[in-house]
Parts: sequence; structure tokens; C-alpha cells
Amino acid sequence: MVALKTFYNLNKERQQEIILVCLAEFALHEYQSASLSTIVSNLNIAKGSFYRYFESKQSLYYFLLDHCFQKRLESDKEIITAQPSDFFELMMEHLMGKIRFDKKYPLHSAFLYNALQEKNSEELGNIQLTLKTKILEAIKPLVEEAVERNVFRDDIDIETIAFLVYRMQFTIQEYLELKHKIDFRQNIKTQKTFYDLAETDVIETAKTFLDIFQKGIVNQNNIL
Amino acid sequence: MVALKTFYNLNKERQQEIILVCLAEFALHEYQSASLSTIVSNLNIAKGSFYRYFESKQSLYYFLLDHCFQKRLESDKEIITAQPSDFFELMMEHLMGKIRFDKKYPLHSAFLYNALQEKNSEELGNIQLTLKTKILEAIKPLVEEAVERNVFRDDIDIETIAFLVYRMQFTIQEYLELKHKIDFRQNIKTQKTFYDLAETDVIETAKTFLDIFQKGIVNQNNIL
Amino acid sequence: MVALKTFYNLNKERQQEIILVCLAEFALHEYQSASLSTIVSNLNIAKGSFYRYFESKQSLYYFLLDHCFQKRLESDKEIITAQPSDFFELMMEHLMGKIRFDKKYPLHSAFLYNALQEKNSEELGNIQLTLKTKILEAIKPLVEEAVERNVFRDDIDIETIAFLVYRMQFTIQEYLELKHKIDFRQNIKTQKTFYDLAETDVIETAKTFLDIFQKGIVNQNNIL
Amino acid sequence: MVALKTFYNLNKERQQEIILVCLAEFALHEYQSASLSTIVSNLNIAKGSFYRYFESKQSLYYFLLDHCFQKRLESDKEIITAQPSDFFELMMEHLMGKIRFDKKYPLHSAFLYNALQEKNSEELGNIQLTLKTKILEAIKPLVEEAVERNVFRDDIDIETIAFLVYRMQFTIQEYLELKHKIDFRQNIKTQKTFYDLAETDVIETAKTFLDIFQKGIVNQNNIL
DNA sequence: GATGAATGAGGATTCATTCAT
DNA sequence: AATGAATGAATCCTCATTCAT
Repeated sequence: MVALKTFYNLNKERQQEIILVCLAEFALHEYQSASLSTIVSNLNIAKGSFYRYFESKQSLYYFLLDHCFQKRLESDKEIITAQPSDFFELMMEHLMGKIRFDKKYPLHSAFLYNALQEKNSEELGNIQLTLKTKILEAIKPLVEEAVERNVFRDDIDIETIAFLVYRMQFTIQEYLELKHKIDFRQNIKTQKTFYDLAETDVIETAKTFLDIFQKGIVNQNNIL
Repeated sequence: MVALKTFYNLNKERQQEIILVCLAEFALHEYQSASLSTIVSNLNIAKGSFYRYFESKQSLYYFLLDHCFQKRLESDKEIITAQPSDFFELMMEHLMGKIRFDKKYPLHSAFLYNALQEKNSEELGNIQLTLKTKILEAIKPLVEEAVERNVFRDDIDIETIAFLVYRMQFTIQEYLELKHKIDFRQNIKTQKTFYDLAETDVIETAKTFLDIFQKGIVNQNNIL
Repeated sequence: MVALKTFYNLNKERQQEIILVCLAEFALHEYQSASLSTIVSNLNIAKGSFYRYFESKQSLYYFLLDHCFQKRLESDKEIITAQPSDFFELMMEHLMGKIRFDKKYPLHSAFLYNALQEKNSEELGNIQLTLKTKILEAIKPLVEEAVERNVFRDDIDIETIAFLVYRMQFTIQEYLELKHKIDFRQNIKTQKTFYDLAETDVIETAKTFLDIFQKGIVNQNNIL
Repeated sequence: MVALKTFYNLNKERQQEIILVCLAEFALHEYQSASLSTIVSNLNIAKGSFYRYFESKQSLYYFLLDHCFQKRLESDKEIITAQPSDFFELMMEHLMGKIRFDKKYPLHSAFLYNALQEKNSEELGNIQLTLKTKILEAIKPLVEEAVERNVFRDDIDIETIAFLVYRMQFTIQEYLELKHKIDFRQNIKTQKTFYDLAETDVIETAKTFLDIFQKGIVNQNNIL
């Protein structure tokens, strides 16, 4: 879960450098295929040195996971302090938060995205379940509060709503990738921004998806 | 795209056996991490024998992709022949089709699921884009027809609708995995069914998600 | 040394076809690196069928060696029947014979060339020595006869002369390759002629080398 | 072209040992057939260790080529400093240099000999042409100078002369192998000297071949 | 505290040959 | 008589990790 003492003895800049290089590798490859050799070579350090910073590949992975999760939470805190009263406004704020995070921390974002797709293995366990449960736990209270204010249809349970709220950010991401034929991993390699799109386009898409989530896709006039 | 002649010369049972063992490996691991050694060992054949069936790992992968895609299309054809007039009824039929497919062909289903998450690589190219584009091309005509019948809100474009239709099947899958703490890859290993759930639960969930897609999540009474 | 009966049962055309395909493989690669798989694939026959024609890779090699040697000898016989009295005229005839052989039988020629460079191995023994000895045995009588006619300086022994006579054909070949940056193996692949040169150029070079062999390289006038 | 840092960090003795074992393998087999497994086993190191010294088989080969070329050039420098004025005396010095080199560095010599016979391949390119061109470039100036002093017949161009000068050293080698039935590759295996001959014999042969090169093979008296 | 040399199992793939059909 | 499926050892190369210096 944590790095070794030696790692923390490094100055902050070097720590950041190491983290970024590691994230880049895990952003481009899944756990198994990511190569410590590549990391070590990109960092210009000795193989042995790496093992003085982290106990193992697995331990590094958990460290990065923790690190990125914290970063993402911090990024979200700003919203929560300036919490809007309307649930969907709040949700929009979160989506904007995700978009800002993608832009500001593309490697962290890509790493987390990959982590959420990691296949279970002996080394990482059911990592998807763990991560998603953690995220849903964070979302639930907000949903619950809105439920009490009768914001949602009462035939849908809280878990479903919370899940859909969580899901939306990645659905939007997938849609953008597909529509604009973006390969965000390629963007990482070429040092472009995560989406390589005008931010207004991204925001517009988020608004659309959120609106559909609220009101549905059917033409109400047609029904009447 | 295809296997070698030698493979087709095998009797159908053996062909199926080989396909299933290969699918299992690629269902449990992504392309890079999947091991031909494991496959060969599970099949109890010599290393060299494998290369009489398939030219390479890459070629095997494309073969499996094609094979599963065909299987999935066949599975869908039944619906199309008995095509319901209402778009959302049709969509529900497709979701049911996916559920039946998961049950009947858990390995094929898991493989396709993994393929849709494959990271781009020199060996496989932008496989996600290719696959998703193919699927969307199949969905679009159905959506277009519904658009002409004014089924949907007219402020949402066809691409967005088609994407959400495509996305739903996997959103449901993800939700079920999460809610019931299912590890479908573990189920594959233990030869259980894909979901290890009562089918009614699955169908209920599909209905719920479809309903939200139609009418949205907000409490209409509250708005009024 | 010889092929199996089954091979001789094939019609002459098929025999020729097989020989040419095998020669091409051994013309492009040395014994060890030449691949029976490639040969068999180029011939569109079954692996097992090949082993009904030849006992082994080794046996095939010896067969080809014998075959090419015979072809080369035949090609030389024409000269011997129309044998010119002057030794160097005869030698020029032989060089012309070699040039014609290269043109008419590029694969045979390339194969023999490779064979003369084969490294000794358990499988082939000291094949260079065997081949070269055989060639020298053929050259020696001609040299001996010329020696008796006092054609050569009497301070040089027969073996040396015979060797230089043998050597010249390949020295010329090497020179042409180098001067014109010819890759005769590439020419084989692209089905061009062996040298891809005007024949007059080749003959001119042969004449020059032969003249130097006769009279030496030094400027006689300068000495006087 | 060069080894990895790790290689240079080894002490000189170990570096030499590794070089010699590698040279031995490439002296006995051509590039394709030479086996890293054999090398690694002869060195009593792990498979992976080798790849800490050299990037690849190809890279090792180029390193050895460079290494041997340098060694050969150094060996030649001694001559050039004590450069005799007569061209043929200089040439004799070079032949003697080659003979000493064969004796002192039999593996280097054998490796270079093999390299000059390597067939073109994707991995090594047209290595023969490259090597021979390099050698001829070194010989040409010496020839040009002699040309100006009217040493040679004026009907032969410089390229031809330079080529024959280059060719002689290997022609002599081939002759000795043939005459004394020497298998220098076998000598390598049994750790004997390159030629396994009295040095006087070798020198005598060199003198003979050089003399023929100068004055030609014909009996001048007979002509008159 | 840092280094980097060493490891050996594992990766995909090719090979010449055998043998049952 | 011909086929072609099967073999398993060999190929080059990469990997995460250990440990002596």
C-alpha cells in the first residue's frame, strides 16, 4: 500500500518524477504487461534502486492506486465545499471535475481508468470490485440525500442510481473517444492533452448525457 | 482472420474444444498476458502442434474474434426475424438476447467483453475502435428508423442514441457484477454460469435500466 | 547420395520442379539455415511426401550436390571435345563455360558456390575439401599436359597452378559482384539473371584477369 | 555496434573470455546458425545475463565485427610505420601481417573470414559489400601511389589491382587449407594454431603467390 | 544507501522428422 | 503410395527479483 522509507527520503521533485514515469507505464499497459525494466530504464536508475523504493511490482501498483485515488478525491473536495443544492447541478460539477482532472492529471486519470478494467488475478485480487465499491460508497450519501428530497423516481433503488451516477463519467469518456476517434493512450505517448478536443465540446457532451439521464430519451410529446 | 487448413481438418468436436480452451485463456487474460504455453498445456498437445492450427498468436486472436462475432450475430438474428414494432421492445429483445448469449456462450461473451477493452497495440491495432464501430453500424439503422417515427427527443443526435443503446448491455453487466459481487472470470474458471444468478433478477435489472433510459431518473411529480 | 525410388517415379518435369525449388532454398541459405518447411511449402506437397522422395535433409543435399556437379561437368564437356591447343585459350573457354553456366543454370551455380563455402559440420563433413579436391583432380591433367609443353614457369609446381586455375572463376565472380554491387542471391529471388550485366562486360573482365594471370601485373618496361 | 555498459564494467579478463567464446561460436557457424544458447552454456552464465552484456544477437555480431576489425587494423599499423618503398615488398609485409594475425588471433581471423562470406540477410544487410568496400578503401591509396610510380601495367585499372591485392591473402589461405588438408575450424575446436603448419611453409607460399602476381605464370623463355 | 550483476523461468515461434491413416 | 498431423527440442529474447559489493 505504501512505498518504502527510502522513497520518501527522496526530494519531492524526484518522487513526482518517479510516480509519473510509473503511471505512464501503467497507463499504457495493464498490470501484467507493464514492465519494471522499462520504468527503470526511463528513470535512469539501477534495478536494485527501484527495489529500495518499492517492495515489488504489486506494492508499487497499490501505492500508485492509493496516490491517484487521493489526488482524485482532493480534486473533488473543491466541489463538495462549494456544494450546490440541486443534485444534478452537483453531478454536473463532478463531471466537470473529472474533465478538469483528465486535463490536469492525464496520467493519473488513465491509470485509474485502466485500474477499473483490471482483470482479477492472484496478485491484485478483485481489484475492480474494491475500487468501484469505494467510489460508490462516496457517491451514495449524496444520492441518499437527494432521495430524501424526492429528486428521483421512487421505483428505483439507491444502488442503481448511485451506479448510474458513477458510470456516467466513463460513458462520456468512451463516447468522446469513439466519436472523435481519440486514442488517449496515444495522446499520452505524444504528450498531447488527454482528449485533444476543445473543452466546450467536452462540456456540451456532458450536459447532453446528464440531460438524458434526467429526462430520458423518449419524445414526451409523442407519447401524449 | 482464419485458421490453418489443418485446424479445419479436425473433427468438429476437437475444433470446439480447442476454441473453448483458447477463449478461456483470452477470457481470463488480455492479449499480451494470455499464454500460448498455457493453452497448449490445457489442450495436451505439443507446442509445435498449435502452430499447425494457427499461424500465430495474433492470427488466433483474430480468428476467435471473428468466430465470436459471428456467433453473436447469429444469436441476434432470431430477434430480427421476430422484430417487434416498438423500438424499446426491440431493445429489450436485444438485451434478452445478450443475456441468453452470456448464458449459452459464457466464454465467447467474456472474450468479446475483453476485446472491447483491449488497449491499442502494434499487434492488434485500434481494435476497440474497429469493434465498436462495427457494432454501432449495426445499431444505427434501427435507431434511424425509430427517429423517423419520432420515438426520441429531437434534440439528441442519432450517434448519441446509438451509442447509449450499445452501451446499455455492458452497463447492465457491470451493474450485476458489482451488485452481486460476481466475478464472471472466476465463474469461467469454476465452470459456473456467466452470472450465477436467477434469470428473473437479470431480466428485472434490464427492464429497470431500459426504463430509466426511456423516461429518465427524475421524479416528474416533484417537478410539477 | 541419391534420391529414393519414389522420386524417380515422378515424371521428369516434376522432378525438375522439385530440384529447382530445393536449389533455390540452398542457394539463398547455407545448409543449416535452409528450411525444409519452406521447400515443402513452395512445392505445395505434404511434409511426409518429401520424406518419400529423400531420406533426410542431408541426403537431399548430397543429391543436389551430385546433380549440380554432373550438370556442371556436362556443360564443360562441350569445351573438351572442341579442345583448343593453347592452354590459356582453353582456360578462357572454361571461364566462358562458367559464365554460360551461371546464365543458364543460375540456381545450380549459386548452389555450388554456396557448397564451396559450407563450413564443416558433423552432418556434411569436410565438404569443401571433398569438392575442391574433385575439381582440382579434373583440372590437373590439363595443367600437366601444358607443363610438359613448357607453357609455365618451371619454378611453380603443378598443384599451385591447378589451384590458381580453379580459383580464377570465383575470383572473377567476386570481382563482378563487388564492382557492380551485384547481389546474385537477390537476383535469384527477383528472377533476374545471375549477373544482371551485359555479357560483354563479363567477358572483358575474364580476359583481363586471365591476362594478368599469364603475364603478371608489373610494368615490364619500367623494370628494363 | 557497441556492447552494453554492463559488459565494459566487467574486468578485462572476463571481457576477453566472453569475446573469445563468442568469436569461437561465430567462427564455427554462420550468423544464423550460431547459437546464443551454446555461447551462454560455454560461458557458464544464465541466459538472461548475456542480454545484460549485449542487446541482441545482431548487436553482438556488430560488436565482434568492430572489435576484430580494430584488432586487424592495429596489427597492420606496425607495417605502415615501417613502410618499405617497394610496393611488392610492402604487399609481402601485409601478407606476413595477415599470417601473424592468423597465428596470434586465430578466432578473430576465422570470424572475419566468415563475415566476408556471410550471405545478405535482413538482419545483417549486405555485410560482404560493406566489409570488402571498407578493406578496398584502405588498399586503394597504396595502389594509387604505386600507379604513379609506374609500377603496374597501364592497361589495368586501379580497382582491379586493389581487388587482386585484397584477394591474395585469402587465396593463399584457401590454398594452404587445401594443400595440407587443414580444417582451421577444426583447429579452433582443438585449440591448435590456425594453420598447424611450419611458418616457413606459409611464408614460402606467400612468396610464390606474390611472385606469380607480379610476373605471371607463363614461361617467358618459351614465348620468345 | 545505492548499485548493477546475476538469475532462470517464461515468452512466442521454427525446426526436421515420424508415423498412423 | 501419399498424406498431413503430431512432436518436442531448439531458437532468440524478456521478465521480476535477489544480493554481494
